[in-house]
Amino acid sequence: MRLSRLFTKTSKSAPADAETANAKYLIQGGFVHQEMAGVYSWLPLGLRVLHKVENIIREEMDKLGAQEIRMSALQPKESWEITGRWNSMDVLFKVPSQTNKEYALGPTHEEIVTPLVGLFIHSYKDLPVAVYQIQSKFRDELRAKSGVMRGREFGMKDLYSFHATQGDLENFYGKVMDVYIKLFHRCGIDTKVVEASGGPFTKKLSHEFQVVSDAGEDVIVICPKCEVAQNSEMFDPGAVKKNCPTCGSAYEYKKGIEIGNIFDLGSKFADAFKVQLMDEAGERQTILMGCYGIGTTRLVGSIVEVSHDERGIIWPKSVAPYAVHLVTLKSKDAEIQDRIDEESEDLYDTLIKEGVEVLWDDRDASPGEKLADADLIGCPLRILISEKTLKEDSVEWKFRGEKEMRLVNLRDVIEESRSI
RNA sequence: CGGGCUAUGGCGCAGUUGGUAGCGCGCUUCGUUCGGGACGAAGAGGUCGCGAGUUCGAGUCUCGCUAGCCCGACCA
Repeated sequence: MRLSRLFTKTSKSAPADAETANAKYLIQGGFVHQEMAGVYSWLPLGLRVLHKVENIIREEMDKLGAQEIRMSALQPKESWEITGRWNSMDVLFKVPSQTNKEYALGPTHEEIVTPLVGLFIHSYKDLPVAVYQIQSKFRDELRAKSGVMRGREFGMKDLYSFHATQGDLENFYGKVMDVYIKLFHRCGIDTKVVEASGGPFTKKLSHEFQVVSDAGEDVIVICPKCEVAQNSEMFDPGAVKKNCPTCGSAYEYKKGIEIGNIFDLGSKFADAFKVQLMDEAGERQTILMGCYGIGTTRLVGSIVEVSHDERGIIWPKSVAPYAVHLVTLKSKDAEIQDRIDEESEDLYDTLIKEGVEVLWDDRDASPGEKLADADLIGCPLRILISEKTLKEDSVEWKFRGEKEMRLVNLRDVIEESRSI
């Protein structure tokens, strides 16, 4: 992509009311645009990042054997009445229609997925089944905040699993836990697995995946030795423990961003929708369900929170909008300028042919502006061509997360780029 | 939903005791620049969030509303 053609622009000043790093840099860099409190449009650079995150999740879900579907965002009121959540879920957006009907705007999809899967599942032989989707969810939060972290419309992956036995469910639940840790790691994020209360939702198993960050809303309790963590909401305020019961170490209290949450739903939803199956003995059996969510847009925000400096974002390679930010600096010497143009264009074309994702700053802008934008946008590798570097028949090679730069000979650039 | 702050050009801001709106960035044109957000010159761009009220006169004062941000509560 040529930066001169990218319709979004970076901004020299961040929005005054952006306090969190994710809001500041995502907006300043032109990754997202805020439409309303808690509602964002995703622009070309931001959407590329979001797609990469989604594709990592997709790969891991597929490896788990889950099947991707896409469910409706508009949902029938009747289904929400069946589970009793039409009135009990306060964040539910209720959408009126011209015909005096009302719809729910999906904050989650149990009400859709349960009867949907039930339509096709009749025998224990059909199980287990796992389906997932990645799409927008809507929650009428009383207070949207912290940029992309808590929105009223946001991206989410949700996975639902269906099992004939508790043992099978727990086995799958454990697998998802491992996959989640791996998947977040692939996105450049370390998570703490935290035991959580399922709230009014379920009294059974529930775990959260927390990113330790001051931008977080939750307080998690971590034992530094055994790596055991709990959400502080689990603690009865009158009975806060100071030390880990297992090893005696003093607990650490840290703020965390919840980017994933998994639940053992039991038979709650299957019962509500009367989804049953025939077991080996020819008896009707209840189906057990698990659900496993990841906030995709929040995950992008979390990456920014844990990976930035005072100049901008430092994207992990796996989710960066482009792998390479190619910067061309001008020369006052016309002859040298011709060579700079030629080598830049050539390098840009060749890198693309090699399958390298390149953002080329071909603008007629000052060096300062170009370098500042490269830092703000935060692609992992900056390749710079200028009069100086061409004197050495080289380009400057600098990784966003590192201070040092080095020269790479023009004829070695392609070879070197294979290793990024 | 309670409390607080804010609302002036695309963005960031100033605007005094009320007198009819200005700066920086960005944008357009021309010229000079070119390794950490260059400079000069000439331009374009604003019903001052919305609605009432007070006043000869309101960006400025009063009331109402709306929106955004922050704290809290809430967060299947």
